[in-house]
Amino acid sequence: MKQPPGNPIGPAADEIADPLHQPGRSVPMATLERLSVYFNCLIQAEHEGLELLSSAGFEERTGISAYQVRKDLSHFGEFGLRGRGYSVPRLRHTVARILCLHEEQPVVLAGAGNLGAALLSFPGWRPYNLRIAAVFDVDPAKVGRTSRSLTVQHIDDLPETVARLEARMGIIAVPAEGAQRVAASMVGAGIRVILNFAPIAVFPQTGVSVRNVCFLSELAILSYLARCDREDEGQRNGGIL
Amino acid sequence: MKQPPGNPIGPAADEIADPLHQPGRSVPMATLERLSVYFNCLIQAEHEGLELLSSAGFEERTGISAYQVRKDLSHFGEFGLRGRGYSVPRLRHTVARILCLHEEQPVVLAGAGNLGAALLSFPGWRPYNLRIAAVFDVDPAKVGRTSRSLTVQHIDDLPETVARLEARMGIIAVPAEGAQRVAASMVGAGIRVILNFAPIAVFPQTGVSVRNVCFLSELAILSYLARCDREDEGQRNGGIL
DNA sequence: TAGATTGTTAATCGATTAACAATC
DNA sequence: TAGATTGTTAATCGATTAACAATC
Repeated sequence: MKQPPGNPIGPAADEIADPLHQPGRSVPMATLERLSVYFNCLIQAEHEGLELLSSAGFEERTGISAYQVRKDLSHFGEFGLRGRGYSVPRLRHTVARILCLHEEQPVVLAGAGNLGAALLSFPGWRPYNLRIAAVFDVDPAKVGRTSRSLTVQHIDDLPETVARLEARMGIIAVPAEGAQRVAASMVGAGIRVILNFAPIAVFPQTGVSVRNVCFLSELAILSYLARCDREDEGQRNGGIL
Repeated sequence: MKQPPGNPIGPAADEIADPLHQPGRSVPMATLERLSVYFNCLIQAEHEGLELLSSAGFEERTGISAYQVRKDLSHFGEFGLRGRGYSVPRLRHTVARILCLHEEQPVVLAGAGNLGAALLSFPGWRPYNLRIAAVFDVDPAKVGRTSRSLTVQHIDDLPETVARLEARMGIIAVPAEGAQRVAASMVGAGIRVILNFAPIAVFPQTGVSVRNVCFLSELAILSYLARCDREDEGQRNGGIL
């Protein structure tokens, strides 16, 4: 394996090399998407009390080939135990660090409608160390209401609150009309990445990443796959994540 | 261009060749995912009253390269007007047919919680011709309640209702614990494709397609991309859709 | 040790980009 | 016609699969 940059002789790193600094090349998005699948899988496995999981074990649980699993992980370092597999708790911890989920991060949420409520009440946030730290809406009927110990603030307060929280992650769960403006406001306030549920693609400034989630697009893809005249093709698991 | 299979001489197809039967090779998933982006874009453009849109225009609006747009569409036929671009209404119609969104399809929804409510109240279903035709839950407190002229049925009624509606598409919006059982029930009842929001990957039988949507995974990816030590890489729009 | 499984290099495959002839 | 833009073929690029030496 390549030496980590700098300090090529120093004390032998028998601990896992700091995975925050991936050596050399930048990581393909496909690898990153699968990494989040592995993380999910590891959370499950840890729940079950599993100590070790081999790349073949990952394949069984995720449908992603053992080759692929090993290749993906090798982007970040060597985490396996040859002849045995991967230590579930340790790899879970390592992947959390790679994904920067090892310490709590505040997330701000724009939109206090049904979707916002669904996100707030979602179980399973815990292992991700992400916490919705503020909720915003324009609707005067919603502003000021409290649920889950969060009071809905007016969207105009977003910049100030984002700055105070030093939040870097935002979720947009407002109707299409408002999305672009909310996005601009978030970016202006220092938000670096946005998860957008509004049914309109949000185009960020450079340096800001956006992922658009559109369930209607997902259904459109599935609609294609459901077409009667397709009894060929063993496409088992069409989707990622 | 390749002749469509059969009838190689017949009346010159000056109408669009039936796009339901893609010629030759099977369509890459990446192409299919982008196709749903084009569809979205066309709906928008039609809304704006745009008559023509060139592949360069698509690039501007979606971030997907003009090359890619033309290549993707060429999987299904020739829909453009050389020297002019694509007719927005006609291409919208054609893509709807490719995706099998040209006639109304019933969708069944398992889970009448916040997420279910968000899906039901989502605006923008119209152009997709998809209609949630039945809602199910296990919670006795929810069963029997009516919203948007749909009465929540007990999940045990799912098989019968799916059969009656001849539904082929299902959405799972129940907690993780229930997901696998609901999926099995859906598949047993004849559902062919499933959109799964439960935070656990559902593994289908052969012939059934599943797409798992997990917003926590999306946030995990974004968390990685937000890492302070990444001011390199001009990854503008990380996500698809 | 023998058996197992990793990490990595090489081979294959497929998708994206580029270029251009066809044609409106 | 000239200008524009498609559809498609060729070139490039990157990702997946395979194979295997390293090693626990």
